[in-house]
Amino acid sequence: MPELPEVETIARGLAKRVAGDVIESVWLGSKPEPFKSSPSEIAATLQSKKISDVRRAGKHIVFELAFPNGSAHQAHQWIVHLGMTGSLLVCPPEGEVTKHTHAIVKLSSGRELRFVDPRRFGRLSVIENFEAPGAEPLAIKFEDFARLFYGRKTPIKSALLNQKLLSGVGNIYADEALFRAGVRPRRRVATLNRDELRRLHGSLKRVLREAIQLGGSSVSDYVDVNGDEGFFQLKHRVYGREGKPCLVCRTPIKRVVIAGRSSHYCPKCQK
DNA sequence: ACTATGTCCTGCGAGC
DNA sequence: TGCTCGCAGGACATAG
Repeated sequence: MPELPEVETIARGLAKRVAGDVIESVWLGSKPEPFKSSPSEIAATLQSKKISDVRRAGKHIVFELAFPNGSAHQAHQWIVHLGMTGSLLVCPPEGEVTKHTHAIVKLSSGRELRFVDPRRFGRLSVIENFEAPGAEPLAIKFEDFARLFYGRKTPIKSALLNQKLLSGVGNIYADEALFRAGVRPRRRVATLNRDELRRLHGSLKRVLREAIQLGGSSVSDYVDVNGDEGFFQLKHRVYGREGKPCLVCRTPIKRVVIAGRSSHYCPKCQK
């Protein structure tokens, strides 16, 4: 499931491969539409625009669009959210169009950008000035991080997943950051002391940076723009390891459900 | 203003 | 072997 490191990997791959390219035509398929903006608005906005840059904002991929005639002002952004199983692939046009392909963007270089999403939780939209709702986890300073959680009663796991607080953290990296910080996922936010918050702030950044370096975690269907898998799943210490021995103390890893999400932790290492 | 829970969607794997 | 069933979860709606 694409979270911040996977989306970052995809955005970097796209920036490398399609930045500077011009959109020649747009095909949008599917009956119940996985689109936040109307298909006609998306197609009209993308048509004949140059992709000047591709970047990540939270879990969103942001395509910066420009007028190919060199007009200085920005001409909207194309926003792609991959949901759980969405992928953006750069394909040669003769490549077979697989099941669950919901959008095909033809580029003037001859390549195609395809949005494929079996579970259809992904969303496409166009907007003028996109801003992710929450703070950027890799940039946030400790004092701002601590302030996000001030006075909240919800479990820390839920707070980490709340995109209005932090933009980009999902189930895997929330569990991994909490393990590295030695904090149990069920702990109520307001009960975390300053030292615990400091450890969490640091471990979250470290785990996200390390995952980006390894190209993200390939569990479920995640692949990058070239169809390659990431390697951070090999570094998971708790996620998906229920019943297996903790890599630090050998205690079996526990799994509980918090906010409808499976949450993994070591009952000895995490307090 | 928060917090908690249900819903969407499809593929896959466990279990019989 | 072949079937059914339940689970996976990001974001949003709705209820409390």
